[in-house]
Amino acid sequence: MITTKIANVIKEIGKKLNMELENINVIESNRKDLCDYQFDGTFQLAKTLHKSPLEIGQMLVEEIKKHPEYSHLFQNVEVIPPGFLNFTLSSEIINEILNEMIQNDKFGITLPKKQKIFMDYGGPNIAKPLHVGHLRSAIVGEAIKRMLKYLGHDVIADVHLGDYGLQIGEVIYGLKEKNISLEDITLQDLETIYPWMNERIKNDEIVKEQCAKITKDLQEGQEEYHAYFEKIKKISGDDILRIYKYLDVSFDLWLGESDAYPYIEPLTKELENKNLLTESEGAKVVFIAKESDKKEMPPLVYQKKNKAYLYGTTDLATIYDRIHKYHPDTFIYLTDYRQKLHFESVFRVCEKLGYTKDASFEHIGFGTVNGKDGKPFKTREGKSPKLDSLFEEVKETFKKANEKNQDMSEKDLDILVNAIIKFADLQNSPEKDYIFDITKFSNLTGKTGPYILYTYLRIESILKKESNSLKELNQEIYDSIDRELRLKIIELEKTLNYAVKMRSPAILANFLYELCVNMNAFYEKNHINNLREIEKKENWLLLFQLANKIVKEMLLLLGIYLPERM
RNA sequence: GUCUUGAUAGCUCAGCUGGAUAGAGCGUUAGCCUCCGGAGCUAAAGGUCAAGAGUUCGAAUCUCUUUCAAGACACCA
Repeated sequence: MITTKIANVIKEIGKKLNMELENINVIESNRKDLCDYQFDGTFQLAKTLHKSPLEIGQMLVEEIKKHPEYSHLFQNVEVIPPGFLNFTLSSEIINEILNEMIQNDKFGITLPKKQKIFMDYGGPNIAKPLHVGHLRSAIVGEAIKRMLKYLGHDVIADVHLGDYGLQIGEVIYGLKEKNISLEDITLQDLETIYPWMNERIKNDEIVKEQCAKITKDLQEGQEEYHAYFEKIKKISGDDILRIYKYLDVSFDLWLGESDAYPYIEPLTKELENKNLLTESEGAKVVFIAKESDKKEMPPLVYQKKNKAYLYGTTDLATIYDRIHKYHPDTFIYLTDYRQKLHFESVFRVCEKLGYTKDASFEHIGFGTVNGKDGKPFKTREGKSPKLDSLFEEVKETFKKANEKNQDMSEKDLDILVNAIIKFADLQNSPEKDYIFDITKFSNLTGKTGPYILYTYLRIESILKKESNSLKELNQEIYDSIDRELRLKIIELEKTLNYAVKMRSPAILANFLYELCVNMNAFYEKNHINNLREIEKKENWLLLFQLANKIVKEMLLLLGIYLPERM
């Protein structure tokens, strides 16, 4: 990376001048009119060296200019009061980096040490159909998975269906009360029964107890309930699968809470052997409070008074299974942030079990998708928009936006719908709530999916008109827009690494948008196809080939594909 | 009550591992089609970064206090 290269030069100089430079942080300039990269360490050094930052900067610059690599790396290095060190890159080094990106797989990005990562996202509840609230976990999770895989990690994704908790007991109770026989259950029934039952058990303790009993009996293998459970899982699962397929969200494991059941027994033994299970108020719990805690930390309830198990139990049993079967280095969970405390509890039990010695556990909590009033959609009121209608509406909006869109193939339209929804979603920080507004997804201009796709297609159409045999860029940069584009491209590695580190596809999405802005500005000002200067033309074509390849591969990481035409 | 998040342009949001002049999109205003696809491009207007204090050479970013909002707090998930 170029920042590392600059940092290394500074480090060498620092040693030579006996300056104590630790953690040299070279950053992208925030004054692009002055330089490309900057180093602000002179301010920290001022104290220990008893010199002004400006003086220190001058000393550094003087030595940097003597460095054997100087003219190779830089066009200019200067210090500007009160002591900023400003670096302007040479065309030579910029093109050297670009050539490496052109010639190497994955743009020559240095891959990190390979990790085995277990990802748990999606997490749909089989008692109810998917709605807009489920969009984020699927989209963000899928993008994180793809980014991790791109960097060479071994990722195992599990959908982890919510399929064995009280909600199933509720639905079975409701189905039986309404005399809906096993064969006749429809998706429609599930859609209405869950919200209805949920509302009932709030006010009716007796019904709630009966639902809990059904849940417990189901967990213990009662045959009739199990048949219901299988049927519900099939109906709901098919629908979930259909939606995920549309969004191109996929999982290596299609398991759920119920699949963790066989591991509860060995896990219980392990907990008992380590003296971690305690009887409390009739339930079996694991105490997890620490002396250092500032807040109250309730114990994790492992088994209810009525002997039924809870989601903490199944989560732990799932971890037990994964640890023994796959030995992952990292566990990543994506859920609603309201489950933060739950996962903290689960991870604390893991710590007590000694699991955290070999694996790290991360919980990424994302915000709620709210209605226009800023309040979460309530599933039990059945009011949250269904994903199907969202897809349909976005598609209609897009078709209406332009006459030629009506001739687009169904496949391309679906690609567009995906691009619009995903890009709109990925722009927001995952951990914040956001207001769901269909008009947000109707916007097709500006910072949107279609803008990115449009840019790509326009560049493609320029590239298609020419044949280019050039394999390597020369050392020239032809104008300022050209230079900006090249500088943006070389930021890819840093950006992707940062996005993965922060588990934030939004960072990548934003980079992609900025790259497209640069590309747009470029082809608006510089025409390529009718260019007479052959060398310039070939270099620009090669540059655009690289840029478009980046757009294509990075879009893929976000789960966005490219249409034939639009 | 305790704890956790959050508050940035009219709207929706970036920026938060401290740096120079606060960034987009939408909306508003003014330009740009003899030339590779105008879902585009070039500009302008729009900000006491909730308020106050502190740390620092330097704070939207770190710390504390206050206000407002959302959320969690053992047998739901």
